[in-house]
Amino acid sequence: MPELPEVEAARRVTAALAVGRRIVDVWCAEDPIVFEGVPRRRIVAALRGRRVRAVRRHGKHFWLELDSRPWLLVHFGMTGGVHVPQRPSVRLKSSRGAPSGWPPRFLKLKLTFDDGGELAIADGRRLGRIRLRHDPRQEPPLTGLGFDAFHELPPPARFHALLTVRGAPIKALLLDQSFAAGVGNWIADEVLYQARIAPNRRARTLTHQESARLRSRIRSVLATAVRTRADSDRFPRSWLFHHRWDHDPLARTSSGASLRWETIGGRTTAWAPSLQR
DNA sequence: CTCAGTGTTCAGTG
DNA sequence: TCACTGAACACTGA
Repeated sequence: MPELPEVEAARRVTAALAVGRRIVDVWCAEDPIVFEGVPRRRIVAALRGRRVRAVRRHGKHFWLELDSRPWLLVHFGMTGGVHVPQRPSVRLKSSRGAPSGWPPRFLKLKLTFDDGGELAIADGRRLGRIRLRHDPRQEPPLTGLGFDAFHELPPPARFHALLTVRGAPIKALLLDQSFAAGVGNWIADEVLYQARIAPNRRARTLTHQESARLRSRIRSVLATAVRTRADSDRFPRSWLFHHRWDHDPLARTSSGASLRWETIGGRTTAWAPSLQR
């Protein structure tokens, strides 16, 4: 379930395992979609023998800073994730119930480090991308991204100004990665629910009060989701999150509001019309 | 068998 | 040209 919190959790797992270590072995799938046509030998050549200096994230992308370039840039798409042997780590909601074996199903890349540690990246539906970049922050696709929704949330006045020059429904704007990088479908719904703003409101109609509320909810939802390592069982029971998945027409939020599902911004949107204006 | 899906891209529209 | 919309992408699993 790779929105910003899941990618941050993956970043931390990767960093704990890899930073300071040397990559001694690489297994790479032959997959022209996920690797965008880059032959496996070039991936292997870029990684084998390198030492990992750091693991960084912006929005839903993360990358390994190596002791020589190019570096490894990863995006999980809808179903990608990192896996480590044995202990369950960052897992996808779509893999609920399925035992995560080792090596994981749909394996795309596996790194072995000089201390014996192993890290796998898998992606069942192949909408993820694994790329080599000389300087990720200075090249596409990162150059097309807006502020990181967790680390770079603009101050209230600036946030309001950014919102109110846009005519799209606020839900669609929140999903736009060139506006705020890292917000995905459930987080957009969650922050709008908590801020009591209807998802179909045009961004430019938001008042200062509403944009301030929205901003603070983006901050708090992301902080909580990151703190729990994106473990949704530990999200507060008051969150819309726990009610949005089964499209039960009788579903009620913790405050008793009934829910509605409709397509806004091209995605299924769950919201509470009686609470969100 | 059908269809939704936590994401991004791109063609088409106004 | 710009902002925005919706289909397409690829595949699994319900």
